Amino acid sequence: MDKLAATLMFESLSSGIRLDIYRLLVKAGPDGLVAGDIATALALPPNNTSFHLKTLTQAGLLSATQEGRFQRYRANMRLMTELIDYLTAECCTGNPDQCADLSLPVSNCCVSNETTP
Amino acid sequence: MDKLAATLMFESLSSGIRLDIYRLLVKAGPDGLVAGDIATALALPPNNTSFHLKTLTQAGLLSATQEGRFQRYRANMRLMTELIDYLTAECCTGNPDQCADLSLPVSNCCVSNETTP
DNA sequence: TCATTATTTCAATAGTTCTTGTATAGTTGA
DNA sequence: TCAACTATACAAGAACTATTGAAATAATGA
Repeated sequence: MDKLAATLMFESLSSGIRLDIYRLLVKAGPDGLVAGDIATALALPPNNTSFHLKTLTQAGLLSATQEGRFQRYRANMRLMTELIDYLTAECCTGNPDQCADLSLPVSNCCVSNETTP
Repeated sequence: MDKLAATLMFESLSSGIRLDIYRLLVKAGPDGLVAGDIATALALPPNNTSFHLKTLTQAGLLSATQEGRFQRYRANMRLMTELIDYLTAECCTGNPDQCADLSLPVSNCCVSNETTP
């Protein structure tokens, strides 16, 4: 994870529409969704949906595969974890005690399926 | 964590300069840094530094406290963990097996001080 | 008080992004 | 082959963001 890749990912997620798309695909899991279903689910015009899907894909947050005339998109969860790792790298260097109370809740994913309050 | 807050945070981190500032402050830990030190460390003009610090603070990623004529900034780590939680909420709903191999590396923070490869 | 230092604010400009409409490419099935 | 469907590409205009220089605010110390 380098700085350029990280800024690309953040820029991608800085749009409400793209954030909706990404979270929809995280929720959809490994099966992903085809472009038309995404557009329908979020009530977006197809060309605008395509625009945002392209942005997310170029940032690496989504992967796309062709299925006949459909285009299936999936969230790249692994890249997300790398981004998080990049952000928190060298956290409190030399002073682990000082931020030990953070109790990072991230690993809730796939441990509990309840949404956090 | 609502959508507006999340997009604000992502928008803040989508600039290379602001990403540098944030990571510098994560590394600095609870002591934070004053604005001038941040500008010096990143070789930025003071007014531009102020511009980006304001953006990060408005997004909630930084907190600012006055110290005489200095302004001290600190990273808000807890908000970051909330953002991550928001992103991965309902991950693979109903299919926990399918993404169980993610082995989220986030909790590296404050467990190991080594930078990840 | 007055000069100095630290930081922020404001205005102007250049560059970028988002949305919409239109057109195009590729796939499917009759 | 032809028509219908899925999805993307392109262009134009409005709206937004980043950078810079100049000025303002506020605290410190001689």
